[in-house]
Amino acid sequence: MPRRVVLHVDLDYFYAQCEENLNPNLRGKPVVVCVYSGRTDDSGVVSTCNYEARKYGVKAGIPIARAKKLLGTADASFRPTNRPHYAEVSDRIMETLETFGDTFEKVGIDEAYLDFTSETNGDIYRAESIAREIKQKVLEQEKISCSVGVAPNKLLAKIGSDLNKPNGLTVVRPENVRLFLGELSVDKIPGVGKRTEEKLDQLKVKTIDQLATHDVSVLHEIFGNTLGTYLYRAARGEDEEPVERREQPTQLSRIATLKRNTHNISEILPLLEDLANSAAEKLTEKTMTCKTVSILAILGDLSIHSKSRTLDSPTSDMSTIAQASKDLLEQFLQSESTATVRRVGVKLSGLSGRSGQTDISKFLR
DNA sequence: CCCTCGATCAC
DNA sequence: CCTCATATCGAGGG
Repeated sequence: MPRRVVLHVDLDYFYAQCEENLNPNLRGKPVVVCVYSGRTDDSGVVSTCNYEARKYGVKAGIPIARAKKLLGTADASFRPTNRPHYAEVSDRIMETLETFGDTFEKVGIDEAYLDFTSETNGDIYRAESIAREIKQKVLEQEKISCSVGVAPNKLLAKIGSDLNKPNGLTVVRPENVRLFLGELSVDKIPGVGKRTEEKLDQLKVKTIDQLATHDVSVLHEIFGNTLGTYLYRAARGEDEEPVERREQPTQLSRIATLKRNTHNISEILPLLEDLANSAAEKLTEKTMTCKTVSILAILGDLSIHSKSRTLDSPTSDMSTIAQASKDLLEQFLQSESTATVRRVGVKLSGLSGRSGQTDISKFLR
């Protein structure tokens, strides 16, 4: 049985790189791709930016207004997201990636795992040269650079691809795992975000080496069984998760920002209905049904609330979904009489394919 | 075992 | 000042 060889491919600053390709004279200057919320001219956040913009401290998630301040007088370009375009580019790249490796797993618009175990018979150096081939092919085909991690499992491949960005290639050999992980900060572990990092910090755990010294029962106590076990194993570079083709998503959601905060249902309803209709339309496109309808409300204080209802029978019917959304919003506003709503969303979950149409993949995309 | 809801992550 | 979308976990109730 050869040792597993897994690749993780991460497309570099993907949205901003797509924008550079659409408009080559943007290259060399800061490019900031923004999600505008429509409240005021500059309201919204940065989705992605290129590395020129990062030099100024701009990064994903910060308010657009702050990015503008950081960039000062620099000749920067602020562009709205053009998701459909990025999805097209992504689809073509994913098609190419899929031709390499035995198993392919797309994770979001700009990431994928590939299993190379049988291709390489467990030889990680062969995998490394295939990784170079992949990088070159994607660059030639779509003018998109990417960063790749090659490792004995998904966890290490993902940490690896993140380590030398952009245009990186990181190979983690099984005998080097300790050395590779040791000094890294715990937040390099996928799944360790702000909250988990804070808790670890309280335990005086900053590096993966330090995490590895804690016994699993302590981690269970603090993080619960699942996350505790995950952290314990991750600190040792252990991960058995298979590279598996992803099936259809099991939920689908739409969210938007209101022009102004309000508790008045008639001010929210038109937007909510649009969201419900758009979500239902997408559901129908995919020839799927949903079992549960939820609404999401983000209030003036940015607290997040949800209400959900499981339907008597799965549906894709637009008016059923819209009505359920409306009922849930009414319920919510009654339960929270002082709430002022900033953003609303609709989520459809418990998705499944309609009977008699098990294989719909060839009609999609 | 199912439902509802909040929390977390990461895009 | 603070977007959008997906997945997963755990608690609490039934």
